[in-house]
This record gives sequence, C-alpha cells and structure tokens, in this order.
Amino acid sequence: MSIQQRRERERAQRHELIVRTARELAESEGWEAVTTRRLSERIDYSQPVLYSHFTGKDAIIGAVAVQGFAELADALAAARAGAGTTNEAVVAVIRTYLAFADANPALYDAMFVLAIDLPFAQAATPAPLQAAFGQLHDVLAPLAGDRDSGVFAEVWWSTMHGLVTLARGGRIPAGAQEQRVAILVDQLTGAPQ
Amino acid sequence: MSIQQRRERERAQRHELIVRTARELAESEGWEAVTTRRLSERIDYSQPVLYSHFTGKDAIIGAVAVQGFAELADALAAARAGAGTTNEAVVAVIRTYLAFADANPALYDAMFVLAIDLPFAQAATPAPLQAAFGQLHDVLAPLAGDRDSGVFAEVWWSTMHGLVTLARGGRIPAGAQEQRVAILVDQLTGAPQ
DNA sequence: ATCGATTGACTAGCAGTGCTAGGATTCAGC
DNA sequence: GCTGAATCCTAGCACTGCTAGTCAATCGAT
Repeated sequence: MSIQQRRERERAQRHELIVRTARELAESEGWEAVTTRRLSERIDYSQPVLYSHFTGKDAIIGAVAVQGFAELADALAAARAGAGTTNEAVVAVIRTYLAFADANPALYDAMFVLAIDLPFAQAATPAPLQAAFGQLHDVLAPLAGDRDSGVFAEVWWSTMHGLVTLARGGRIPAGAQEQRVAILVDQLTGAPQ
Repeated sequence: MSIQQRRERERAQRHELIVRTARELAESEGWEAVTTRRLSERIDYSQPVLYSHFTGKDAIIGAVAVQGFAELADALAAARAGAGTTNEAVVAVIRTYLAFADANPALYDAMFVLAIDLPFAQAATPAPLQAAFGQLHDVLAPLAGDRDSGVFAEVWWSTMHGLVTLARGGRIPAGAQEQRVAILVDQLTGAPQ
C-alpha cells in the first residue's frame, strides 16, 4: 500500500509540475511557445509522459485555466471583502478583474480565449469556475433591479472581457482603460453623467 | 502596356481568389483548417504563389479581416438608415452587430480575435476599419452626454464583443442572448428597469 | 523568325508541430 | 533470484508554415 501511495504522490507531483511549467512557459513566452517538446524538456521527461497525464495539449491548457479561475475567484472575493458599500465593491471588483487580466495575460487567455474543453455554465462545471462567476454575480446582483441577476451579471462580465481582449489586441487604444472603467462604473451605479 | 495591364489584372484576380477561398474555407471548416497547402490546392496553384501575394498566412487572414470590416460597416450603416429615432438606431445597430458575428463566425474571428498585424486606431488604419468603428461611434455618440464619445463607444463596443466571444466559447449560455440584448439596450437608453 | 533575358511557378525540402506505436528498462512481489 | 507488470523512452507518422533552387514559358529586341 505504501509503495502505491508513494507512486500516486509522485504522479500527482509530476502532474502539478507539468501544469506549473506550462503556465510559466506561457506567461513568459506566450502560449504559441508552449509545445509538447519544449514542455517535456523543461520537466526532464519525454513527450509521451505528458499524454499519460493529460489527453492532449488542450487538457494541459485546461488545467492551467482551472487554476486561473480559482485564483480569480480568490482575488475577487478579497476585493469585495475590502470594500464597504455596494458601489465600492463593484468598483473594486472591476478594477481587480482588469488588473488580473493585465497581470496574467497568458492565464487569462487559457481561461477565456483559447478553445478548451471545459463545461462552462453547466451542472458539471468545475467548482473554481462556479466560484469565479459567483463572485461577479453576487457583487452585481444588488444593481440588477427586477432584471434576472444572472443575465445581468453576464452582460457586465462581457463588458469587462471585451475591454480586456480588445485592448490586448490593440483594437482599442491601451492607454484610455481608466476612462473606460469610469464610464462603466458610472453606467452601472447610476452616477451623474 | 496592354500586356502588362493584363498581367496586373490577372494578378489582382488571383489575389482576390486567394482571399475569397481562404474565407470560404475558414467559414466552412474553421481557421484551423486553412493551411497553405489546402489553400493552394483549392486555387489550383502551388504553395509558393501564396507568398508572392502575401508575406505569410497572417497577411491572408488580415486581408479577409479588412473585407469583413467593410461589410460590417455597410451592414451597420444600413441598420442606422432603416431606423427612425436615436434609440431605434442603437437597437438596430446592436442587433446587426451580433447577427453579423453570428452569421460569419470565421470572419469575425479574423477581424477581432486572431492576432493579425493591422494598425488599429491609428492614422494608418485602413479605411474599412475606420468606417466600421465610425458607425458604432456615431450611433452611440448622442447617448454619451458630457463623456468622451469615443471612449463611450469603445465601452459599448467592448460589451458587444464580449457577448459575442463569451457566447461563442460557451462561457455564457448561448440561448439567453436576447435577454442580454434587452438589458444592454435598457442600460444604454435609460429605459425603465 | 529567332535568340537571350527575365519573369514566374513549381518541386523538393527544412525545421518544427501534436501525437503514438513499440520496444527497452526498471522494479515490486513471490 | 526470477517473473510479470508497470513505466518510460526512442523513433516515427502525418502534418504545419515557409523557402531555396530549378526549370519552363513568355516577352522584347534584333
């Protein structure tokens, strides 16, 4: 039993090593630099071991994404906890979301841009994903009025996601993000125009 | 002179053929199916001819994207022309934008998702890009109040873009898009909650 | 009409990709 | 110490974007 346990432990460690290495490589050189060969070199194993842990490269990216959702959920929760009023919480969450995307571009891509095979918005959705969206939903729900709070949150999440991706690709100037946040907050909280 | 003109004409036609074929292939099988080999097969030329017209595959995608911006600008202009009041025009433009993305997913990806080397929001920005964003800007400007109308338009464009991409990737349920549009319109036009 | 030069397209190949079949090696259990 | 199973690696497949070098067709000039 003990031997088998040790093997499972080592296997879990290597699993974690693969995910961590993929994330580091992606964050430093972009996802296009994350190839199975370079990844296997960095972990000092051959390529096929990757496939004994994951069904393919997509699954590795997916594992990185799930990590990201957990971290985003934590960051959003912390932002809410540090805020007083509802409006302050909304502002804090928006800023935190954009800062998170800015600080972890590759992680954000894995979570929201790359095609990964995760069950979003379903019963089988992994807990970290539900937690992250739950934070967004809960902070925005008080502003929904008599509208469906889930759909309401989705709309504003879309705005944040759009701001991130369009600015990232240079489709909108990267400099004016602060002004955009101000408009977004005004619109959400009904502040004077 | 005439001979050279004919050659230039044939060359322009082949240029157009490459762009059209790439677009068709992407729209029917996705951009991952658009390889230089398959593309060259479809146009009955060898691979290297592609590189006598474009610097690389990215440039081909970019050419498709520019086409898309022109079509989007036209579609948005038509939507505005068919609307009476300012609010009607806003609703029409939003619906048209989302319908455009829905009807031409590969085209939309080329324009807004894939990394292409186009100068956005700059002096050298191709006219179709400026036209498309101009339509969005002009229809939203009356609602900007004393806020910068350009930044204001960018925020709402981000919302539409976010709705498209998150729904596309399954991050938000594809079914509720109509409800989201309603919330978006309410928020923009200040309709009763 | 013929020749020489030039254009232009093609064949073949490079370095790299994700992924896998099959063999070699190690190691636990007897 | 031996055997069988688990594990990992070497080698390779079919593909990718892209390019060097060759060869043929075409055109202008004689």
